[in-house]
Amino acid sequence: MISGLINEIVDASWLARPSPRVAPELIGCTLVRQLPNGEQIRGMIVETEAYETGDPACHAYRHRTPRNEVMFGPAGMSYVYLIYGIYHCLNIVTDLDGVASAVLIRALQLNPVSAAWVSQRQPNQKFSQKQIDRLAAGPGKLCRIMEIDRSLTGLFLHPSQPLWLEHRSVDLQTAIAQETVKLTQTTRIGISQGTDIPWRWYLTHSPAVSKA
DNA sequence: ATGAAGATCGCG
DNA sequence: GCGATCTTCATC
Repeated sequence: MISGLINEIVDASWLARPSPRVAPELIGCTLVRQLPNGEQIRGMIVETEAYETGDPACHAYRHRTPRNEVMFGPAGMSYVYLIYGIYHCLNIVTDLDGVASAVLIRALQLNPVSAAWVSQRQPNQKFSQKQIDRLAAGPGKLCRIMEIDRSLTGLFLHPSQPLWLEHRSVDLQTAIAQETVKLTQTTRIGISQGTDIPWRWYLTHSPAVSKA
């Protein structure tokens, strides 16, 4: 079937579950960024972390604030914040409306066409395959590559928007189900509280993961 | 008002 | 290991 060749769009209802359930299932999905000039940058998600209400590392642990407001809203929205005054980080809001939770997108394996396009933006610079693999290996790096900043927070992830998600290919879904391809589950990184909660997942052996 | 810390990254 | 760089939030 023709339709079988095209990955399905991730919709809000699929994301309306607890973030620790959604986070591992987002591994292998594709994040698509449509730039204002129409250019698309596509990357497969290879690393995620879940954050939830009741979790001391979650931005919404204490109160509802202007920054974390969108995390309390319905699933399927973006939550983008600035960290260390320099980098942006992208989250996907999950769970029911009123429940603060989200999945941090920590690393992408760029699609080859996108990787070529991104590396050609820096003229006079030659990239090894290893460098290409690591172009989006980190939450701050992937936002820089995809030109994601706080102006993109609170938007509904959908192909009519500058950002959306597509499900795993059938082949990858099969490989993960049969454990030909595996996921690693471990503790989250870069935080000082909730360090023992194992809510980080990544594609085992992927060269594009931020930290193996 | 003021200050401390932060879901990072690249350099040495 | 450290610094860059600036927003956010808690406290004064």
